[in-house]
Amino acid sequence: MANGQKATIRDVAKRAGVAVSTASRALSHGSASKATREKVFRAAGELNFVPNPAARQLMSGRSNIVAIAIPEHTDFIFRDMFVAGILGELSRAFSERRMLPFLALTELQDTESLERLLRDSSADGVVVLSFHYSRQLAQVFHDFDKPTVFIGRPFPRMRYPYVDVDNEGAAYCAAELLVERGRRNIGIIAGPDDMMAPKQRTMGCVNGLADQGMKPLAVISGEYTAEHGFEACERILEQYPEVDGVFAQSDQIAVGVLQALAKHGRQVPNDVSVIGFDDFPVATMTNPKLTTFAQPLHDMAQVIAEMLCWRLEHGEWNTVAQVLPASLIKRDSV
Amino acid sequence: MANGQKATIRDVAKRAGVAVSTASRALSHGSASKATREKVFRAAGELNFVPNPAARQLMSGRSNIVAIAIPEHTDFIFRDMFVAGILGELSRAFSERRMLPFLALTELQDTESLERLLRDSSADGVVVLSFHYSRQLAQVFHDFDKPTVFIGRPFPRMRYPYVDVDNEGAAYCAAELLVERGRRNIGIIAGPDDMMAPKQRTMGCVNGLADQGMKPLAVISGEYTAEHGFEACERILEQYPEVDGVFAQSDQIAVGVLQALAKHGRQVPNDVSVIGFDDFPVATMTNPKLTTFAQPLHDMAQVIAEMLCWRLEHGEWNTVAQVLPASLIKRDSV
DNA sequence: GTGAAAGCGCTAACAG
DNA sequence: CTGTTAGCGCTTTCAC
Repeated sequence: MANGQKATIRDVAKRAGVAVSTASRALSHGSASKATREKVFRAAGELNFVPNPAARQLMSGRSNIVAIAIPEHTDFIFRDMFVAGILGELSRAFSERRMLPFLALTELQDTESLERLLRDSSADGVVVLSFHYSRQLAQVFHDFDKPTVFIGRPFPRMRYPYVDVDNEGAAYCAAELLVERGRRNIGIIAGPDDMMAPKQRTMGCVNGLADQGMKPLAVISGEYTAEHGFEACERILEQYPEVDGVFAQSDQIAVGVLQALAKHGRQVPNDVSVIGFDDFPVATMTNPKLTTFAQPLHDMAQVIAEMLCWRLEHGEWNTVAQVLPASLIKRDSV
Repeated sequence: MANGQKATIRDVAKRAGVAVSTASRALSHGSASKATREKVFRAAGELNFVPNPAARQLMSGRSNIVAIAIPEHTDFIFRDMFVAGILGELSRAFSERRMLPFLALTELQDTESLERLLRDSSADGVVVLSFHYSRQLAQVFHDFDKPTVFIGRPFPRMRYPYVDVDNEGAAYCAAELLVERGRRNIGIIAGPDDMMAPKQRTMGCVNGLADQGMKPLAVISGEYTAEHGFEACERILEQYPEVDGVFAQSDQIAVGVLQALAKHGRQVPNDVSVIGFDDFPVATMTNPKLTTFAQPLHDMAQVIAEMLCWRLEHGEWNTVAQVLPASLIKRDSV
C-alpha cells in the first residue's frame, strides 16, 4: 500500500498548495473557501491520508476508547451466554458511535491488572460488568476517575450510574403466572447468592406470591448451571412432593429442573409448571420448550452507550439509573 | 483524585529538580544516577504521575493496541461458545503482554465498518476470527496493511499467517476410534459447508475410514446446532437403519444426535457410538456423557499473541502457520 | 480566508 | 550523567 511512509497533513497541505493549518481546518470543520476545501480533499484522497489518532488525542485529550471491564472468573465469562451476548451488543453500540470498545478481562481478585489495563488504555470511560463487587474493585474505578456505568445494579453503597434489567418485575410476573395457572406449591431455584440479580429475582417472586397470600416452598441458591437445577429440584421433590411450580432463575437451571422432573416421572406442564430466565437458545431445545424471560441485551447496550456518550459530551449525566423490562416468552412449560 | 489536572512529566521534573529529559530517562530505562532516579521516582509517586499514552504513541509510532476482528453474523457470535472462549483467552494473552485488545465486531458483509474501525483504532496488529472469507474481507486486511494473524486456516488463496486446530487429525482419530470400537456404518454430521473447519473435519474422518477400507454412509452439512444434529440423524436413521456410529462435528450437533437416537430407541453407546467436537459444558450434561475433542483455546491464544508480538518486535514473522492438536476427551458415548 | 507559530506530553539526539 | 534542543502530527490561537 502506502509507498513507504504514511501521508501526514503536511504532505496533504503541500500537495494542495496551502498551509498546514488551512488543510487542518478544511478537513476538520470544513471552515475554508469552497475552492480550498476541494483542493485539500482531493489531495487527501490522492495521498490516502488518514489522520494520526495519537496526535489528535494529544490535542483533544480524548481517546474515544471505552473500556469494557469484566472482572470475573475466567470460566464464568466463557460459559455465560449473558456475558457473550451483552459484550457483542456493547461492542456494536459503541462502534456505531465511533467509540472504540477495549476489552479488559481480568480475574476477579486481580485488581492490580485491572488497574494497569485501565491506565494503559487511556479510555475516556468505562462500562463495568461484574457480579461480584468488592471494596478493592470499587476503589479501582474510583481511582481511575473516569465516567463509569455499571451493568446491573451495583451494591447499594456504590453510587454509580447503572443500567439493569427489571429482575424483580419479571420475577413478580413469574409468580403471578404460576398462580394464575393454579399452582400453589412453588419452589424457587435461585442463582448464586453473592450476586445482586438472584436476590432481586427471588425478592420479586416472593413478593408476587405474598400478594396472593402465598409463600414459596423453598429457595435454593447455587450456580447458574443445569447441575444446580437438577440437584435443587431433586431436593425439593424429596422434601415437598406436593411441588407443582418451579421458578428457575436461569434457563440452564431450568434445564436441570426439567431433567429432574422427568427422572421422577413428573409431567411438565401437566403436573408441574416451570419458568426459566434468559431466553437463551437452550430454551427452545428442551422438552417441552421453556417459558422464560428474555433479557433486553440490545436495548441495554444502546442505553449504556447513550448514557456514557452523553456524559462524555456534556460533562454530566442525563440519567443515573435505567431499568429495562424483561419480556415474557411464552412457550410450553407453564 | 487528581487535584484538577493530571501531572505531566514536566511537573515531575520540576518537583524532582531535574530536567524533563532526565526525568524521562530515569522513568523509562532508568539510565540515571541512583540519587536522581530516586528523586524522580519519588516525585512521580507523589504526583501520581501516569505517562500520557497519546504522547508516547506519537513518538514511538506504536499504540500497543491489537484489534480483534470478528466479522461474523451477530447471532453466530453470541451463540457460539468457541468465539466467546477464544475471545476471552485472547484478551488475557494480549493483556499479559501489555497489548490492549480492541474489539472489532462487525456484520460479515459490512466491510466498510470494519475498515473504519480498524483505521480509527490505530491498532499495531490484527487478529482475525472469521469463518466466512470473501474477497472484500481480504481486501480490508490487505489495505489496513498491519501484521495480521488468522484464527483458523484462511482459504488457500489468502496467504496470511494463521493458527489453527488440527481438525483433520482429530477427525482422523475419531474415525479410528469408531472403527476400533467395531463400528462399520458411520455417518458424518458436519458443520456449515461454507466454512473451512467442517471441510477439514470431514476430510479427516473420510481419510481415517478410507485407511480402514471404509466409507461413511453419508455426510450431511448444516449449522452447528442441535436442530441440525437431530434432523440429520433422523434422516440417516431412515435411510441407513444399520448406522452404528456418528461423528458429530460439534457438541451441539451431538446433542441433537443423541436426542434423535433416543427417540428412535437406539442405545448409546450400546447400539450406536457418538463422537462430538469442542468439549463445551454441554458435553458433560448429556446422557450418556459425550466423548469429544477439546479445542486448545488457551494455547491457541498464547501462540497467536506470541506470534504477533514477535512480529511487532522484530519486523518479521518467526512462524507463518501453527497447527495445534485437539485432545480426545473420553467419556461414555463411544 | 489564510499562513505563521506555538504547543499538546513525551523521547531521542546532541552537547556539555 | 545531565541539561538543552528538536520534533513526533495535529489543532489552534493570532496576525495578516
